[in-house]
Amino acid sequence: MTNPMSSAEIRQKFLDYFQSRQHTIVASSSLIPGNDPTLLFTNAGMVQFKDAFLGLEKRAYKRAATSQKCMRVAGKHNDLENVGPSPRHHTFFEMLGNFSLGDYFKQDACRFAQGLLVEGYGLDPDRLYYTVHTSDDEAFNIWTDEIGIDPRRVYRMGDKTNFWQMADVGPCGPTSEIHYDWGEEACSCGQPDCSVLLDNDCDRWLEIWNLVFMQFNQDEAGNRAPLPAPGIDTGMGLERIVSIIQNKRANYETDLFTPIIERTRQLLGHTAAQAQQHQTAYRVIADHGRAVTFMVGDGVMPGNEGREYVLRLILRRAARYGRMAGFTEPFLATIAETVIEEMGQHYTELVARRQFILNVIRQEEDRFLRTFGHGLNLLRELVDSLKAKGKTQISGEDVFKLHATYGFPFHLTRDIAAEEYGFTIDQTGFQKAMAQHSKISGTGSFKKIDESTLSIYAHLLDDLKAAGTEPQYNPYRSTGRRTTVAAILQDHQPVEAAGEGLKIEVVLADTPFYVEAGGQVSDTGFIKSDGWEMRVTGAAKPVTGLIVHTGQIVRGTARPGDAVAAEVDADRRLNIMRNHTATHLLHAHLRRVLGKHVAQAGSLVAPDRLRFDFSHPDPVTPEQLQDIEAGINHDILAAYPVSSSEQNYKDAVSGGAMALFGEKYGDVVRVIDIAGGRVSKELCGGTHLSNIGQIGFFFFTSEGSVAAGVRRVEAVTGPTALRLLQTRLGVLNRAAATLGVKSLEVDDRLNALLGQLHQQEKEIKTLKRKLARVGFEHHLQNVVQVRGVNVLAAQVSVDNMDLLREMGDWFRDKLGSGVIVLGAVFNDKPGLIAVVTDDLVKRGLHAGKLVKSVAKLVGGGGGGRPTMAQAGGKNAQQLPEAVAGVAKFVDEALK
RNA sequence: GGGGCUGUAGCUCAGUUGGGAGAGCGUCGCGUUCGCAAUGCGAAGGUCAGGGGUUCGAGUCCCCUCAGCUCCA
Repeated sequence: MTNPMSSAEIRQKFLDYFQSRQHTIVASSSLIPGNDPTLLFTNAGMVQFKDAFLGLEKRAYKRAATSQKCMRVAGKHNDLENVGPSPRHHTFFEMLGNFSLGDYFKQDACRFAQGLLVEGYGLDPDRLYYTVHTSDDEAFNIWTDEIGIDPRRVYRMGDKTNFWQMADVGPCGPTSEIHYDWGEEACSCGQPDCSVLLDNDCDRWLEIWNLVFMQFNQDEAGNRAPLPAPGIDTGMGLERIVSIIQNKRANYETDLFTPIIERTRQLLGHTAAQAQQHQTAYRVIADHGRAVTFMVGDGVMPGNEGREYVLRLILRRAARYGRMAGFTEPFLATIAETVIEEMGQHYTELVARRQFILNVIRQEEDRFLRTFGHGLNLLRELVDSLKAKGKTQISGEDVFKLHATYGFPFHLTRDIAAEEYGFTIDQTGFQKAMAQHSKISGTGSFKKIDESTLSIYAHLLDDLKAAGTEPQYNPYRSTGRRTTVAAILQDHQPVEAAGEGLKIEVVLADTPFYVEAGGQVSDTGFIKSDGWEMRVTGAAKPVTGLIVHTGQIVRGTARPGDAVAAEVDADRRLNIMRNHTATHLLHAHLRRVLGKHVAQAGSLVAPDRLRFDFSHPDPVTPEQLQDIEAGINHDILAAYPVSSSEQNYKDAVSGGAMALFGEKYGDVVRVIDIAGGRVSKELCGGTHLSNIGQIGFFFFTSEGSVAAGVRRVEAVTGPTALRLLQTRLGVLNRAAATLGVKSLEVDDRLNALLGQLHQQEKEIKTLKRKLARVGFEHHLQNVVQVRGVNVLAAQVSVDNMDLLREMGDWFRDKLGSGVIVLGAVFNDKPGLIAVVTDDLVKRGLHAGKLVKSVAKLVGGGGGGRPTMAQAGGKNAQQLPEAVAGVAKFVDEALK
């Protein structure tokens, strides 16, 4: 028997098969969906074609095939807790798919699938079963009559399994699935009539390929109309087809996972039998290791919300299982290394980002180990206090608190409590607390964009296209344009006229306004016609291909069809361009000074400032910032030219242009280079200067952190930088004049003055203490006897509470036994302290009670310990009277 | 989006009905030593995250803001 194909060969064969059938091989898109804010992760091959299927985006081909990176974490089909125990559940997986964008339909889709499975991969046709939708006679006939499948192997099934729709509104259609039969011995359901038709998750049947026939368009009312150009969307899980071809019942036994599992075993020094004992942990590590490597590779950073939280959750789950299997040191970066070695050949971004990926994973695992150590301490303290009460069970609330507040997972608490302390935990109490927490915090939800509003814009675009007036977008050519009004909307509804004062949205046939993208903010300006004028305060792109200008009519009445002049605020735009080109320079110099691991993680380009987030593990030192700033200004002085060109994406990237994380690029991209590419070369859709000399100046205004491993710098350029410089020089010059030194000597002079001030403060303190000492000697004569007790009550002149307390100490030391009450006035308010020596406390005296009684006389209150107390009040004039009353209070207390 | 926790010296953290801002490590100085390690003595270093309130008095109690951690969506 020959060796079965490797997973890499199986993936390649799929792509080759469709390439030879006129499909364009398209690279996998990022795990972060570029065009769908409702989606946390790319979860199917069709995600990157969604706009094309909706007719919002034009592609250069009608047939495509991909091997797509996918993540499924939360959802009805996939609970994270299943991953590991289950042989087939994954978070990260690869989806093979072929797509027809209005080209071939059911017939070819079925033929291609059958051909690849049987002839290409050599599967036994007798093990294949098929499903079609109950209503889909066409598909049924294709399988049986045209392809020759025994009709008994083709099942008709309902909407639940064989009808697909993207959303309540939009393309939808019947599907057809191909299932694989592992054979009777694999049956787990035990039903005598076991078959695909039962749809009961029996282990005997494995769904391998889902063919979606995009046939209808469903409207708001639920009516389905045939699509003018039906399409095909198919998906076959790579992990599943590999498991069949390599004849492994668990995906983890295929060569997609065995290198990772083997590496884990080596790191742990386990025998095969030991590894088998910890099978679940091994599988969790293998699955999650892949997931975190790819997620970080696509620019996701660990955090505490959204997809960033998912990354943290998965990474920590892997670290947790790793500890259970025996790891005591961080290990996930090593696992990631193996993943990169195994998958890097096809997914080259992993290799390109290798160091970054390993750094981020190592940091996050370290962070987890810290949290973990903290949790261990808390657990130990908890157990100690429970032991003292003679208990041997930890309450559900406490377990939950460890989980929800300190991130110490339930399973760890349970295992460690049992193994190390012999404690049990109240599991039902925990689950109750957990359910309560979900209920309380689940009231918030992800913001969802309004699908129905979006469809209005989509329809508007369709109408404009149908009328042959597809809006043009070219913000690069100039900042003014003679054009016409294509549509006017008010409250997202098209209108035929809009009068003065109204806030509206305007669509133009052609626009010079830049729409916010890549961090660069939208332009502002005016739209002017003979009879009316609109102030444009923003621009947006609600759907691909449609740009709306938002603002207010300041004069006249606007109507669709009017001839207008669109004018961008050119000064503002120029400043934006300064900041954008400067951002590219900044990126290049950050990489020069800090290293090649620096990658853009976010950016804001506004008229008055620029903000740049990038991956870097440590704070940027002042020296490094100075180096970067100097390099940038040096380049600006060299006045290098900037040029832009449109290129094919692949050519641009292979030519050395930097592409960014998570950005969705079309096939044709703009490349911005500075100094002919010697300084910088980046893919960018923004607007740029023609020469970097126009930037003028570049100065950092701040450096800081936004998330673990991500730094943020802010900077200014051009006129803003000039103003900043002038303001600061002004302050410096005034300070120098005040100090009477040259501006370069200001810091030395200030240090000297501060030193002097410090010296003098100490001296004053010493002198005040000496003065108080004189007062102390004087007041020693005023000690009186009350029922045989030394009592001293006096008003002294000190100006703070500390000295007053110190005087109290002196008296106590001197008298050995006695009661001291001292009062003083500072800040126009009376302050009091009372001291009672230990032996007199036993006789019933209490400094707190005493001082409280005295303080009442000055309109205040007080308290403290039995031996030492203090008080304050409002009426300084009454202080002598209050002090005089002390002897009486002591007398009463001693009765 | 919501719940819980945390924010005190450069770092790790104590701080008890509200009444002297602390420890350990680190830094600096002096001593023992040929030098290092080690060690003894001493010193510097704090807007107690920020703002407001209650109080005679707030690190401590209440409210708001910011930041970090954590869980749920």
